[in-house]
Amino acid sequence: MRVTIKEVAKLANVSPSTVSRVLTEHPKISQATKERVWKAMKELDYHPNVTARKLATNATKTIGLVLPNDIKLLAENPFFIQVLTGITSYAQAKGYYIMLTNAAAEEGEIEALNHLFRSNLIDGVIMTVVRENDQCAKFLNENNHPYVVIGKPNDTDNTLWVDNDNFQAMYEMVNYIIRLGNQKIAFIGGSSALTVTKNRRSGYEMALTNRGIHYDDSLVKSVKFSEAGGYEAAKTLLKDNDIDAIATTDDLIAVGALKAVKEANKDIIVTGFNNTPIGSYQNPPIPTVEINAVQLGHYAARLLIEKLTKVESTMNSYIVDTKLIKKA
Amino acid sequence: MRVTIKEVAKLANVSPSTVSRVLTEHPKISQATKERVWKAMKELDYHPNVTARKLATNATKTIGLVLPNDIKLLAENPFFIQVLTGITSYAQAKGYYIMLTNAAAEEGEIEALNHLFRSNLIDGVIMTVVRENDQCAKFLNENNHPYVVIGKPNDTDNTLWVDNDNFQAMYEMVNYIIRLGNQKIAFIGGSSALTVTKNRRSGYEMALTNRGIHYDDSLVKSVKFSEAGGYEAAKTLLKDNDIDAIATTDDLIAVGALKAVKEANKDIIVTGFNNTPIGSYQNPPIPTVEINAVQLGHYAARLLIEKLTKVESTMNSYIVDTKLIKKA
DNA sequence: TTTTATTATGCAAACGGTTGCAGAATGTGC
DNA sequence: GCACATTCTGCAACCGTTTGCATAATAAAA
Repeated sequence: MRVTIKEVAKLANVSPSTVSRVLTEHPKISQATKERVWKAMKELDYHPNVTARKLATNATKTIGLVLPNDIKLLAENPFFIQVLTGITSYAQAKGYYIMLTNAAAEEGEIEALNHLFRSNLIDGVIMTVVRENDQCAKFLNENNHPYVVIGKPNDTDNTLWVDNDNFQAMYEMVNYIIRLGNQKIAFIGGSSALTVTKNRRSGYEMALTNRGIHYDDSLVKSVKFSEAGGYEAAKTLLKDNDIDAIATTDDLIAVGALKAVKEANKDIIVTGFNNTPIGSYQNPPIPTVEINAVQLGHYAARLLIEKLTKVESTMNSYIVDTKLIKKA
Repeated sequence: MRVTIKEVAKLANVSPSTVSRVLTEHPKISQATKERVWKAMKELDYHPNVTARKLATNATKTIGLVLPNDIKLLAENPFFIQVLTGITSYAQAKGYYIMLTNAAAEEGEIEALNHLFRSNLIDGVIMTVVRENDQCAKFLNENNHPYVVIGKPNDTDNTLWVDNDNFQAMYEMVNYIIRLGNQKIAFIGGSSALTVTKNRRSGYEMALTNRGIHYDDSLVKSVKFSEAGGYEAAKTLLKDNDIDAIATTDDLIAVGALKAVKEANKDIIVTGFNNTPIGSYQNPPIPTVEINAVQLGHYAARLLIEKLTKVESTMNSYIVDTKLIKKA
């Protein structure tokens, strides 16, 4: 049989409401009563029924988490599990719970979100993937559901977000490549619909421009996020151009590109992003960018919880620093 | 304002209890009433308040998931996110929710579990890691909390579990090594406290014995689950013995061992386990075992949900097949 | 038509907390 | 000793469902 607030009340010789007030740290409960109640709670090993509390307060203290449906993406990229760990540990420390969903498709995602909110299962949600013109974000906005996205959205008004400094990271990487004596630098990015790709491409362009190097659109490729994508794009680039280096937006793409470079028997530097295990086993090693995904998760949870608890926070975004890993 | 069962009842001209019964598919509600209620629900876009339902039914329809606290382990191993995906998709399809926790340490884990159960947050839990003599399992047993473990426990009585066929997989792998013409085969496993290591070692031993090869304890090493662990163990093995092959319990360990082999300038076959991305980028390629982690998650969720819904299932475990990946 | 069995619905009490309001208990000033 | 402010606690309603029991409505039997 469950121990309820009533048992505790009886043992401590107070009313249930008093026990509840001790629980919620109501200011005007006398020290003596508090101690009596605490003692009773300990004696009975009382744990409040969170479900009942949720119903009474109309706050679930739960954060929803939507994982992308693409299992390969998830499995090959430590990013998600790191973000997830960051979120969970922060949220837990603040007394929030995490509810997990994975969606079948984008429409499925909206449906899932709608269900979670409308059924009173979550107070807010953290989205791990943003698309250009994201329907989910639109849905959340329209229905006034609190959310945080990981990855800077195009429209930053009224949106809470956290991100790496993608622009800056790629800017530094390309600068590094230039300092090594390279001029004709190609760029292979993932889907150009993703904001993350756009930002990294901008960093690439800015680095070139600032060093007086002409930006050439034909050196910029947008591919499927995979090894094969990198391989094909690099092959094309190598055939038509006499390039010195290839900057990519992910280690996986870089691995593919490096394969093409080796096959072409060229000695061209290829750089990656995200400092993945796969990347670090390449030969020659792939310079890359280390991102702090755990930190991203932390800040995402923090922004959301601050919003939910109406703490006035002037912040509506966090940018997490990256680190250039030169290897070699 | 939330739409509640009362609004629906009013609009459909029935009592709240009838609406509830339509919702829970009570057998004796007339077709006509059902349809009137459905129409009203649709018209008001009604979503039942799951929290209230939880309170009334005393069932949370929620499964807890405890992730190991070691973030490196999590990030380097696609295993966990795959299991997690498998669990989530199955559970979702069955109308169950997933609540995530990560624990600071083993004691922290017990505390976390206790809280989740005692606070009525979850109905059951899936453990992704089993230790020899696991305190968590003990706790769950003693308190009669439903759970499923991933990885075969030593004491299989009264325990629900799913696992790869680790014994069989290693048995086949070692057989494969022998067929390639090797006789003196070493074994490097992770912590010998883990059941998974024990099972794989047994498969190794059985394969040798069945082929009439003497089992030599000095060729069996137990190391920390890491590249460095594999490297050190292989170094020792190579120095003292004239071995033909090394079978390991994980690609990560295999990668380390392979490094030592190359440094020693030997041509010795090294095999891994788990078919990780890292492993597949080695040269020479590492034969490995592909495990179906998503499937493991599926079955884990299934066992737990069957237990929770008291479906009589003669099954109290599932063994998921593995696949030998020979490479080369 | 009346009685009886059957089916469909409503009433009201749970589930275990929270919280506005009222009032008891205590302390302060005269 | 009394009026008054202040601090603390209890009463009871409420959060949105489910469900045992009673009863109304309908059908079947007499």
